[in-house]
Amino acid sequence: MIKIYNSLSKNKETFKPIQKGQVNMYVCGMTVYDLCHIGHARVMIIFDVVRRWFDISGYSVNYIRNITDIDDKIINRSIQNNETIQSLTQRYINEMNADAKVLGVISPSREPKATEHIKEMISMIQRLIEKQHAYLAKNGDIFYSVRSFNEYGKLSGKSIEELRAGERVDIDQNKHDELDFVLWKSAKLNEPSWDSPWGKGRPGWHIECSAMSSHYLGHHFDIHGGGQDLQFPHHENEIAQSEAAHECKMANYWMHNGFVRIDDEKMSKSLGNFFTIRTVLEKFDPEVVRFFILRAHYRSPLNYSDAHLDDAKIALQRLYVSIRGVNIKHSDVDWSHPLANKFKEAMDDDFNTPEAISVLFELANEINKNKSVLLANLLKSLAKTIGLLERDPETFLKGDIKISLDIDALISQRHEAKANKDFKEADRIRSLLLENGIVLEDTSHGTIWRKE
RNA sequence: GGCGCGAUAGCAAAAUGGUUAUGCAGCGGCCUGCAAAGCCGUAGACGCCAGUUCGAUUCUGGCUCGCGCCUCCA
Repeated sequence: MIKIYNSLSKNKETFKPIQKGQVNMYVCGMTVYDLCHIGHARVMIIFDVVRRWFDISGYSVNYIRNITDIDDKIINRSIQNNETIQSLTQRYINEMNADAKVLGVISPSREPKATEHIKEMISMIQRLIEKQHAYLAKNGDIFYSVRSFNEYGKLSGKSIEELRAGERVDIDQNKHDELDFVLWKSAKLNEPSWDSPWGKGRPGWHIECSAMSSHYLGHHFDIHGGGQDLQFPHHENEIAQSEAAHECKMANYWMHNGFVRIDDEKMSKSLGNFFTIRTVLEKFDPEVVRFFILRAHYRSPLNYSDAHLDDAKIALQRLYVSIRGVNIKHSDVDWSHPLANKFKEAMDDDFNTPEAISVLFELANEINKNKSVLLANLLKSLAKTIGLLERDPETFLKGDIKISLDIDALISQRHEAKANKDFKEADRIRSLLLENGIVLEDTSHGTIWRKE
């Protein structure tokens, strides 16, 4: 039994699929006008783990993560770059996929683009107009009438009376009500546009997710996820659109992951305090990044710093060291083992990866004591369920280190020096290697090395 | 101004109404020529004040501090 903290009810609930054995999940993905940062990595990795865990738990998972490829920021960036929107967005989609891949993120079932679903958006907007949840304003924009949906605010816990629209951003005078939000923007000069019953224009931000989720998953589906910053207004507006148009509940469970922070402040594009995945990967192994992210619970804030990544790196090394040299066969998890069960209980409890990872360390400790192949297999197979320890330990521990020294030759020189009791020379060689980032370990089977 | 979240040992981070989280760092051993890795042992914690309870880090209330949302944002 999997339990999920549902943002809608603010409670942990037992997951019950709409269709037996099936999970339909929609996650809000990226707006593709720049490289992804660590906050984006967190979303991708967390929902990757969620989908993996449902998969392992015997569900068939249909996982949709959209791509927003039309919006103000994209238009502005394309003008700034003197680059077509098509070329800009495709470039960043490629970059995003490259980042996802090295981070061990399995591709979603589908990654639909907003621009490929304009038709669905238009028909949904038409429906909202017919049902009098939306109206055509005098400037040609279509707005959603927030007060027409009496459950507005149920996700974010906000009440219409308490919202302070216009406090910091000027209110569009075309709106009938200051809380209304745009569904369709009439075309402006030199902006991309599509034909619609209301003339040329382009969609507002929120409508794409309502249109695409219902197109791929139906009006009513199991899980809708995304970053905490999307809870309001984006997800609240999605609910308003979808539920008003379809007259049924949109999603049963809403999952929101916490922010990545820098010095206790939210990492965000607008604050400019973000690190791109690309930058971080210059210094750290992608699996270290993944491990770092999964070592905190997905709903907690996660402070980013190099020191924390270093810490994660050392911890992950410990796991790899424990299975190094053990003859590992690829095997399925033996769920009858008590530690496997402990791992499962942690994961079933709202995807508690920190607790699950602590079980991996318990296993590592046992393996270090008795070199049990059985337990090494268990460790590796359990870690694999959350996308960790999938590489050969040697590959991870040695890395793609580039030095001009002949490591093996130096090791045998040192071996000879040791045999001659020339410890000064032996230590000189060891220091030389260490200066180059190579750590030696003398084992009963000879000397092995790893990168620092 | 409204709404919400959080405060755990030197750092990071979970669980839990009474019993070892876990990783790093520390201390003492073992191993080693010395290290490294590993093993064993050990110390160290639940922001403050009340209340409920036989017993609270865990539940309730208040306070303090931090963060987030109310605006584009994962």
